[in-house]
Amino acid sequence: MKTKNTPSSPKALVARVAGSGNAVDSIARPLVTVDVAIFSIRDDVLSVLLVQRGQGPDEPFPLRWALPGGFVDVKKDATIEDCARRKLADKTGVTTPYMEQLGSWGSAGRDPRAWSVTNVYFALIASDEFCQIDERPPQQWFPVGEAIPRPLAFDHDQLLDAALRRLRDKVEYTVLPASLLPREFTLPELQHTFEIVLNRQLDKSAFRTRMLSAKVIEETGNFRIGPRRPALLYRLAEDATRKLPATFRRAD
Amino acid sequence: MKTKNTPSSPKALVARVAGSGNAVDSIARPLVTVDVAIFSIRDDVLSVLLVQRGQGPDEPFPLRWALPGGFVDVKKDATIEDCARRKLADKTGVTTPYMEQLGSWGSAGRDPRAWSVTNVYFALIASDEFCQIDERPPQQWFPVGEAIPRPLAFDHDQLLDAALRRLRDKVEYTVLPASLLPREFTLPELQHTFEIVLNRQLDKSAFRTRMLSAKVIEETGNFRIGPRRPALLYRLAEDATRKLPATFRRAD
DNA sequence: TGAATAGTGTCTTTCAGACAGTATTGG
DNA sequence: CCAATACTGTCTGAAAGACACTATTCA
Repeated sequence: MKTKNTPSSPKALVARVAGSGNAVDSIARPLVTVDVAIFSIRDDVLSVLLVQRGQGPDEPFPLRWALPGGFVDVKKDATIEDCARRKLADKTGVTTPYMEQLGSWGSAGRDPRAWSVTNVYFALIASDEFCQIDERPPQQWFPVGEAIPRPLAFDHDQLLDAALRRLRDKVEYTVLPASLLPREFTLPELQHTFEIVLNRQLDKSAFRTRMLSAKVIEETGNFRIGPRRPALLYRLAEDATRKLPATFRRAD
Repeated sequence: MKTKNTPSSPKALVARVAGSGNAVDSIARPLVTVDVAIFSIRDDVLSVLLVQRGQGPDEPFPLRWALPGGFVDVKKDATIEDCARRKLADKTGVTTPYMEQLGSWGSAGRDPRAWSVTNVYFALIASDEFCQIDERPPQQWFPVGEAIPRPLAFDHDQLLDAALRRLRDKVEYTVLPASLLPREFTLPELQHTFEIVLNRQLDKSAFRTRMLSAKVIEETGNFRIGPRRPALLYRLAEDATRKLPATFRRAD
């Protein structure tokens, strides 16, 4: 585990001085970062928030677009999840969205500056909240699909693809898309959100039965008043992470 | 993103000297490790491989049991997955088991020595291969459940629980348990493995239909010869990661 | 009252589970 | 033939999808 440098070699010596003198200080440490794939629905299209990188002298991937993220700050952040929430709040001002970890990617080559590991999170924010989000450069929403300005910086093409796969997977057996809506929503709105993410039409009756029997949402008692018949408003239930009773029946 | 240390502060200065002088070198880096939750079936019980920690002067959690793992070696390892495979091969000699990433855990407090991030992998190895695995101390298989010598070192209780949850989740909709068997196996053997992991009996007929219609396994044409009627041998199909057509029907 | 959207009832199809049946081996 | 295990056929009940139906609002 320890490097082969003897204590008298310059590198090991310096590394020792830098820390408290324990064995762990003689080990070369990778860079540790966090990146966040933030999705929302914008103009009825699933979109992701990207940030354009600067073009300083030491800047890798100048002017390329990337998922928002940055180095873990061992002074500020208690956990990597805190770090992800900090990045998210910095970019969007939203502090309590749906967020889960996607995984970590680490290799010698993914960052030209050094061996680095990134811890990737996946966030959904309500479409009524992104309106308040600054979109002035270098930050911008991109509809997923052809519009993504690939190639992204680092290995972010790969990270974004993994995030999309996770979202589309989980739509099949969870109420995840509800987190793309305001806290209160109608069943037709929820169905519409599912249809956008799944990219196919769903049957109204089957959808309602499925959602209500799973008890993942509950009535608020309020109504959405519109130009036509008002619709009951629902919110996510306590245990909204519960799996739905079955997947949407697959086509043959 | 950069630390608040001025270039003249001792710590920043030393850190600069240690590296190439780029901006990234002035950032305090967390420790980066990899841990692997290795499962196998031993005497018809799902078991996990644990390693007992030493008791040197700087050793955290002396004599506690832990998931096998260790520091990423930026010289040896091209990726964190390579690192996990290296740890796995070191411990078991098995080089091509089922392996997937579970996620990463990072916080200020999880390692008393420093802010650290661990990248956790999840491995299944065939029960005919673990026989060849050294079990002399400090390495030992433990049946999951009461027999686990908790509390484990670091936050490994939490990591192990997450690994078990992942396994039990995926049993519901993938052929994962086939990776706990030799490369060729019979359908009754596969069913038995599912039953061990799920901890409940399954119906033979439904199980067979489910596995065969999903095309996740294929006949080898060979038979397992035993004391009674021979059974057809199967192997995992090319696309064995495909989801099964439905979950086992849940109880009411 | 009509248009539009919200929500329900009912029939059909599909498929997992129960369980009894048949098949194939060694002794 | 018997015991034991491998494998199959048939029925049933549960639930998803199709789709027509009713309900409630505004104009």
